[in-house]
Amino acid sequence: MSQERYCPKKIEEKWQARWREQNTFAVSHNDERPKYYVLEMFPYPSGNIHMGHVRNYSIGDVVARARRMRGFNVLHPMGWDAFGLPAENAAIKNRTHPAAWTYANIANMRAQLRRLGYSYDWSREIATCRPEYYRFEQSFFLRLLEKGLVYRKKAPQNWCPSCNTVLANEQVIDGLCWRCDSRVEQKDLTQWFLKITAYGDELLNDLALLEGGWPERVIAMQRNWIGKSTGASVKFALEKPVGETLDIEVFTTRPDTLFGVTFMTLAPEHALVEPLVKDYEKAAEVCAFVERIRNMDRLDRQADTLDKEGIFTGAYVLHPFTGERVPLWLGNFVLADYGTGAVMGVPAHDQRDFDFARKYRLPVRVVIQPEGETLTPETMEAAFTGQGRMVNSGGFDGLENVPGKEAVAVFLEKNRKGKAAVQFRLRDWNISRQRYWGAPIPVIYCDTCGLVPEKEEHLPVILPLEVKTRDDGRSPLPETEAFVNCLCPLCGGKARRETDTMDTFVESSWYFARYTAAHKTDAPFDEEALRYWLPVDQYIGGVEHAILHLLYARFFTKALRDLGLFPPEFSEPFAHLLTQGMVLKDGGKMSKSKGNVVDPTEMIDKYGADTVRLFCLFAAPPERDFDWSDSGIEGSSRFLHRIWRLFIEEKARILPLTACEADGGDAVNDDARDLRRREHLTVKKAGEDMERFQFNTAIAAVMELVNALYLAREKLGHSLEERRVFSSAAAAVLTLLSPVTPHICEELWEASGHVGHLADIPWPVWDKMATARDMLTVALQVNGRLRGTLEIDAGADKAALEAAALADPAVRKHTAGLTVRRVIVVPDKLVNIVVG
RNA sequence: GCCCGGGUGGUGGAACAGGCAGACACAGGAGACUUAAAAUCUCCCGGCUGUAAGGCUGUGCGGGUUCGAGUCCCGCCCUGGGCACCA
Repeated sequence: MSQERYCPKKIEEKWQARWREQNTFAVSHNDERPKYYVLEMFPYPSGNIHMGHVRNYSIGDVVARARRMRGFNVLHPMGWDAFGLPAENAAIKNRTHPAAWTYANIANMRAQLRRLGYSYDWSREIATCRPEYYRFEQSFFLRLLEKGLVYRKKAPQNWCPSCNTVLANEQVIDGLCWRCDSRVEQKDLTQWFLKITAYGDELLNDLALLEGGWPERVIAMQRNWIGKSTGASVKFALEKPVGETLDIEVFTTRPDTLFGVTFMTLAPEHALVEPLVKDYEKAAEVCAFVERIRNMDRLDRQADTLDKEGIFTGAYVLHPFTGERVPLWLGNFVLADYGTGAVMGVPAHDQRDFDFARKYRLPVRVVIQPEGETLTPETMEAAFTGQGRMVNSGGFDGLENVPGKEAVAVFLEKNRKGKAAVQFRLRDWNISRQRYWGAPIPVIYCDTCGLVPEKEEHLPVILPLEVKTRDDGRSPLPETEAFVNCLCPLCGGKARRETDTMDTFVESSWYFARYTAAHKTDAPFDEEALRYWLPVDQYIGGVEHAILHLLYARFFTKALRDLGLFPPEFSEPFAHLLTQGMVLKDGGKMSKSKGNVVDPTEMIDKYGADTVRLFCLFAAPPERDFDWSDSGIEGSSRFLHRIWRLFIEEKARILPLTACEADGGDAVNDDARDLRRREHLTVKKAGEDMERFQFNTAIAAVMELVNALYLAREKLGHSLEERRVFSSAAAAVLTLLSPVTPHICEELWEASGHVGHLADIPWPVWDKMATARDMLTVALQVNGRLRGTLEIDAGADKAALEAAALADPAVRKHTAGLTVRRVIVVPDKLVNIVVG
């Protein structure tokens, strides 16, 4: 023993140095052992590790280390999501360069992670801001462009005025920027899009593959976000065609109510509005309405308190089946960017249409009648949206409305008035960012040839580091002549480069695959390595990425597969997902402004990394939020000191045994047998709990074993047999706890006389025989109420249990004078006597 | 409105397949050791009642199923999250 007092700093430095020198956690392809890929979401190098990181990475490390001990070939890499806006903002503030700031932060945070003793294979470290990384991303972009999965389009976009850039739909949370909480505006811009909608169906259907592996709520959130609706598209002919346009198409989920249409509503932004009302005598009024709605704040307009408002356009469309004239209205509730921006109005069977019809005195026509009731338009107080039979619906009368949906869709198609259709809420992913610190989009604009993709062999298009950073946050790229001016790859003439960069979520959409061949230079991946390592077996990160990153990475996996870059059978990147909860302080999120930040490095200085890791895992189950407690971490520290003292004080007794090594020979007395039984039960419980990610109860089980060891050292003698039992149980404590608190466990392992790393010891195997008891405590109930307990031989048969229970004095007190009606015996558990 | 969670002591949380509710900790209380403090050790710790043994009660609320319910079923309440005038 090198020291008598537990001094975390010293031993943590020692073991971190050893793991590093001996490359303990470096991993390579090995067909002799099953592979296991455990990955935590990589951090943005913001400057310092926070407690959320510690929790996330400590969970991952326990999984990685425990799996490694169980014989898996474990890939556990770490890297940096290094592009992004904070670097630019910090650079402006601190008069430095985003690259300098980022690399300095990476160095600092890497050192902080090393101090926590995580079992990363650091040789695979990546940083997404390096050209060696993003060059492949540019290559993907070109290949997706070629495949038509990237396109450029001018459309109203989410613009964050504070970040000076556009945002994808997924990055707008409640109308606010996901990063800075500024109110997002709409701005017409020409942007690059990834066609994630082409994978809408697959992204939705493949969620089924993730069931059991992903938390249900994450699956539900993705399903909601994709938002698939099934129904039909229907064409309503314009009474007076507008130029080439002969009809207006609508999407409906209720084709069975088609005969109940009494009006149609267009979004005020609909392209046909202007030409439609041109000759209408009240055109000015309509235009004023459109103008008013257009100028409304998008958030206000989407609020559910908004009054439904509309105005008649003077125009009519014709019902596809009846030919009836249907008045064409504008409505403030119709969204221009969902469906076709036009909705058929069925007031009898849609609440919103009902309210609208009542307000503007439009007719209500019932076309679905519920069983045992007759709806009349005059007396209805709300729309009827339930099931029933179709009426007033021509040839469909009498049909149940549910099969009616399909019947109408078929009929529509036959008559070329529409067809069965689906609609998604999911929008294509806008990846253009008007910022500097990102991967350049590799396209060129030539005056002669137009838009020209950069040539693959010219990649990477390097983000120039020599730029004049601007104080207003705007990208300096458009003014960086050396970057912008280039030659057209087609004609060789003068041309300009695209100056937008890619959304940083593009980098994080494929990094997990890059780790499998992190240093390959001629290709992004190595096929053999991909096939060996992917998918990620266990992914761990915050639930805030339930939609954002996790949806993009799923999409990217499918897209890369279709580009032939991933094997064809790959469709999902993360087989199992654990979403860990937040670390709170005083019930709220830690933040500088609130002054409630708990700094991990301070905690490591004070208690040591093992204590910090232990507390993060012990405080709560991983998926739940937990409130940081200053006295709680004291308790974790106390526990480690207690283990340390046990090994110091019992040094003379402890032999270099491994867990579960002592046998239960005849020489062993009852106390020793009892300790051995507890040891095996703890190995069982802690092992099972860790596999289920119930680290808190696994640790609690080890705590119980430590308590048992403290008691046992009083009771047990110093015979070789007793020393062996004691040593085996002590070894179990170190082995079971080593994934959680590796440094102290390694140190005490070594101090116990072992040679080699505890990390290389196989996970112990418990023996069922060792857990058996001679005597059991059985609960005694009378009418389901606990009245006593009974010590009885294990394996006593039902009759013996019943007899013993009936004879028990505590039981007799409650059965006296009553008739025993029934006796329920659960062997080894309880006896319940039913009296009455 | 639709879809997911959650509700257990003073606190964090246990109870894995319906079988002794509150493991393991934190906080608190009492004691031991100590000149003293820290550290450590021992004991107590849901509520009501009782000198005690014990009794009654208790897992958001109300019902139900069962010999037996924190756990299963029905109906509510509260709460966190996602989606939402989505046609």
